[in-house]
Amino acid sequence: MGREKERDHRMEIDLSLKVDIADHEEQQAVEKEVDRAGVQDKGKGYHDDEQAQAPNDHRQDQPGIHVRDAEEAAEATTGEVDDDASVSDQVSLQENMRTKELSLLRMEMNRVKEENKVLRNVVEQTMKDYYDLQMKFATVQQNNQKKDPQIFLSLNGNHGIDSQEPKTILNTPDITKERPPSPSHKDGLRESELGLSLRLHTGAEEQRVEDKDQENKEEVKSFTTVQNKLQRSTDLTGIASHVASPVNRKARVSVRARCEAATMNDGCQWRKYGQKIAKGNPSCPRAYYRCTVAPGCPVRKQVQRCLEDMSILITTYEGTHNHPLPVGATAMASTASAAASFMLLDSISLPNYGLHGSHMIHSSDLNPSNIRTMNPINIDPSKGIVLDLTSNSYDHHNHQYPAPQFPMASSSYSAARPGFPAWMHGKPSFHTGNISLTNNNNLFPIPRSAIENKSLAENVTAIASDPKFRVAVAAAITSLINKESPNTITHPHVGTPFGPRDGDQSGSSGSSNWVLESLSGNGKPLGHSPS
DNA sequence: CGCCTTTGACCTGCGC
DNA sequence: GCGCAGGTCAAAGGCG
Repeated sequence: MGREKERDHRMEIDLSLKVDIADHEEQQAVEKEVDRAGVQDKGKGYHDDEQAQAPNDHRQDQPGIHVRDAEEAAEATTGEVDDDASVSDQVSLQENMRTKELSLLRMEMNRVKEENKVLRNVVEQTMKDYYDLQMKFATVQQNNQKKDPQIFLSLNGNHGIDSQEPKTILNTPDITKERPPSPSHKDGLRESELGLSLRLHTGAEEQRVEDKDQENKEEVKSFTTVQNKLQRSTDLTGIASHVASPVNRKARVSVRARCEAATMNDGCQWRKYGQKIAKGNPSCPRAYYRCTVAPGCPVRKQVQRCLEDMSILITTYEGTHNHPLPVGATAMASTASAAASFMLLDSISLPNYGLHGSHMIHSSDLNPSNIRTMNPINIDPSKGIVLDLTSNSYDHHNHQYPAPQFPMASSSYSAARPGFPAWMHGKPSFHTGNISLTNNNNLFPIPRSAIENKSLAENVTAIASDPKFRVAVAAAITSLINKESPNTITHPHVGTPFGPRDGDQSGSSGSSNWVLESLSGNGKPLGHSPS
């Protein structure tokens, strides 16, 4: 009897590998046969019900058992039958086996059904999460744009969410009017923003499951509140103000470039308005520049040499351009926009919506399965994520830099190589170093050995292959497209710190503090000084 | 002459 | 509240 049970188990396992869900006709035929054979098996103690009650215990996937099972069945058959076994015994044994096979088939069917149900739930949950992300992204965009009613209206039109709710659009100017210009009215501002976020959310609710909306509202509320804490105050004069609003100033993207020149050419025109000797780096004063492409552009940038490596120029951009940018700056803006979105999306995906002034990114985070697992604890607004496009490839032994990397180029050069940021354009034989994400100069490397000597296109492809980065880029592109929509109300360009257009608003999220790090060419004059 | 850089003073936020 | 550091302003001077 013990031998028979063992055999049953093996048969069960074997049969589980043969399940074919799709064949309903066969299933029906099987069920008929099972019913018929069940009567015959009663006398031998093989009850289908018993089999059906404990299918999971033996349903381990064990490939190869099929062969053993067949052999054992044959062995059993020959053993039992032997020379003087009757043909009828063989037939009954075969029928018995067949019966079990069929019953197991049915059990496996049920199991697969349950699995399908579970998978369906997972997919539904994923879709809900996706919608949550979209809504939060839109909320952040609104938070960044609402300082200018026109921008807000434009956003509504673009996203087609609130456009279904004329009341929301009409109410927007009132909200901004009610907003006290003084930074001291933080609470009022926060309430207004909260209201906006809720309305936005309501617009999206129509496409979503009702029972999840309350929960999502709470999430957006908390997220918006956190955002507002960062933004603190909003300049109602918006873009027209010469002084960058706190909102804009919170949007920071830095570029680390190996550069001999005073500044790197990013395609914009800058005017130096101040210089300060930074604490802890007296030998490298920090220079302050203001964008002069258009009067009143709030974008500022800080330029400072890296303390550890004086050849590295750290350029930190703050604010959003209110004007179209030259080609080179446009390309760079796209990259920065994608980077900002990259982080923003991730930050939104976090359960507690922590502020992400900086972000630890671990190598495991590139795994799509870890898309929601980035550590929100490592928050330091003074530091930032570094999108490192090179390795720290300075050869300390030879005191030199390896192959050409990213010579800074003029706008005209970048125009000759469309599709690449100006600061990535260089000599015809340009190479790249590593491409990696770093936090506060702590490289999160795509191993240099894996990338070295590869072309820029390959490295870009490597980055682009990351699902999260792709999502971010998609968001940025979508945002850009939306802004270019004919329905868009013309308004000053507001976007990423590099935003040629108002592209991706996430760059001004207030929580973004990116450092886009690249290493420029070795020793080649890098662009122009602010002129 | 206009635009730019330089540079000291002033403002502001933050930590103690 | 005070001091420090970062950030900004604006006058002065330089340069094309």
